[in-house]
Order: sequence, then C-alpha cells, then structure tokens
Amino acid sequence: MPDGSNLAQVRWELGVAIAQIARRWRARLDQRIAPFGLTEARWLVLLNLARRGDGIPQRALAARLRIEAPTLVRTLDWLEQQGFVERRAIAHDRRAKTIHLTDTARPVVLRIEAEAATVRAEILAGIPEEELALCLAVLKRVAAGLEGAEEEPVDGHRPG
Amino acid sequence: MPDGSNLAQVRWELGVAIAQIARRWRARLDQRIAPFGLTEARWLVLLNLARRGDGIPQRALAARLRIEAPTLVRTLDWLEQQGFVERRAIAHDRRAKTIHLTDTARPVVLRIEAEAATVRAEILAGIPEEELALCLAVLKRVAAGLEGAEEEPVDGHRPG
DNA sequence: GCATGTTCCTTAGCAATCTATCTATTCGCC
DNA sequence: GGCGAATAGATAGATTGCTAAGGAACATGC
Repeated sequence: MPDGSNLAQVRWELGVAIAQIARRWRARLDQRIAPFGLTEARWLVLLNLARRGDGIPQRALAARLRIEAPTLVRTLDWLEQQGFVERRAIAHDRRAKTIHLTDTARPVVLRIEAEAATVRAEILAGIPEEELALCLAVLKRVAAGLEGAEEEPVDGHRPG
Repeated sequence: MPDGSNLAQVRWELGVAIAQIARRWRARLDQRIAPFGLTEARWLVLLNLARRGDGIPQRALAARLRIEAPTLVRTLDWLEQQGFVERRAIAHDRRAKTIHLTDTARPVVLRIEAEAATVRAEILAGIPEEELALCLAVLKRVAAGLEGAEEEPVDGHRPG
C-alpha cells in the first residue's frame, strides 16, 4: 500500500486508541477507588492541591487541572459538602475564594495515590520504560499541537 | 533521580497526557463538524456502519464501537429521529432490531470523514510517521492490557 | 466619582459515558 | 408443553466534561 494511506491509517488508529484508552483507564481507576468514596475527577482535584499547594483561587486551580471553571465548581461543591475541601473568602477581593484541603482529605489522598499507582502499574505491565518514554514524548508533541493551534490553520509555521 | 521514581513519573504523565489529549481532540473535532449538525460520537456510529457494513443488531454495533449498549441506544434515538438511520425489525427474533444507514446519511458521512482527516492532520502535523507508528504500537499494548486484565492481576504472564 | 469593561464564581443546559435494572423474547431442557 | 436462564433493547440515574449566560466585585478612564 502507498505511504500516504498508511500514514492516514496510523493517524486514524492513533486517535481511536487514545479515546478508548482514556475511557477504559478512567473506568478501571473509578472501580478501584470506589471503596474510598471518590472518583478520578474528584481525587485529581485533591491530589493537585496536595502536590502543588492549596490556598489558591478556583480559577488558578482549574487552569492547573486543565479543565474549565464551571466543571470545577461542581466537583468542589461535592468535595466541600463531603468535608474534603474548604472555600475561604479573601480579604482584598470579595469575588474570589481560595480552596484549602482539610485534614480529613490528606490521608485519603495518600491512600488513593498508592492505589492509582498500582492501577497504572497493572495497565502498563510488561511495557519497557524506554517504549513508554518514547510514546510519552510523542504524546507531548500531540498535546502541544492541541494547545497551540487555536482556530488558525496558517500555511506558515508557528514559533515555539 | 533513581530509576524507580522515573518510571513512576513516566507512567503518571502518560496517563495524564492520554486523558487530556482525548478530551481536547474530541472538542476540536466537535467544533469543526458542528456545522454538519453532528458530534463525534454520533458521526462515529454512522462511519462504522458505512465502513464495516450496516444491517446489524444494536448489540453487535455497540461491540464494534467498544461502547456499552445503553450508550448506543440514546445515540441511535437521536440519529433515527434526524433520519440518519433506521431501526428495522427482524423476522425470526422480535427482540432484536437491525440498524440501517439512510441515503440522507451517506453523503454527510463522507464529508465529515474528510473534515476529520483534516483535523487529524492538523493535530499531528510535524510529527514523523515513524514516531506516530511507534507511539501507536505502544498504545495498542496499553489497550490490550486494559481489555484483557479483567479483575485478575495474575502473577504469571498472559498469552498474547 | 461614575460609566464601562473585565474578572471570578455560579447556574443552566447539553452531550456522552457508565452501571443497574426493567421488559419482552428466545433458548434449553425436562 | 412449560419453566427457568439467557439475550436484546430500553430506561433511569450518576458522573464529568463543555459552552452560554448571569451577578457581584474590581479596575480603568475620563
């Protein structure tokens, strides 16, 4: 078969594979952490706060998680109601609220982090680290292509 | 840094990258095919019927699409209401219905297929085919790990 | 100091996925 | 022939993502 159609086939399969893996990976993790009373999306919020620091406004947290602000609002509503996070008012800006982990959340985050690492190890078992690193490098280029190319299929090349 | 934590870091980033790319890729395509009145999930159903043959029961179509039957039901409800597919009764099994593309759907499928290929090319622009193929090969192993390893973290190895 | 615009959070509504459960039908077996 | 298990499709409800739009508070310009 000609090279052109082979490239097209690889591109197609790559898209299909990424979409299906994303769905199944999430389902797998959700099953495993269900006993903790959390889901992946909710735990990711807590993990981000624990790893990269809490006390930041919702806007900044949404940006770190690469999700939109309204998506975060509902997750925080649930987490706050369950006592995992607190919304605190800021003195100098009454629009914004900072998000803070509670003492209830911290041990749960650690236990789920361990479980998530186990799930990752199971899913990726038997694949050499070099191949994973190679795949990741390509995926990062794909992600960069998705971030940058906003509505502008220019015929030249972009800086960066 | 020690090898162990490097491997853990690669695994973590791989999961994050896949999830984010899947979301953004879908969003990008949905934007582009919105003028046709369809979304990715709905178009994928039509494309599968066009490429791999229609006239099959819902159960079989769901399996081909790697989605659950109830997910397909609602998509088919919409597609049927819009006149893109038909549900037909089978003579010898009154439980089952076969799904058929309509003449309305076929040209739309072709046009969106071209648009989807353009989007893929834009997203993956600048990445050599060898790297894409390498990445795809790894992802197929990941997908296989997700398909097969059902609730059984055996200590031996599986037949491939 | 007020009008205008921007920013932050929220609400509302749609889409797509899942699991659990329901109804109708068919199959298997006695 | 009839009863229980299995199968096909549909329904219900939860989750998580998005965009659009609204309300309150801040910032800027004149």
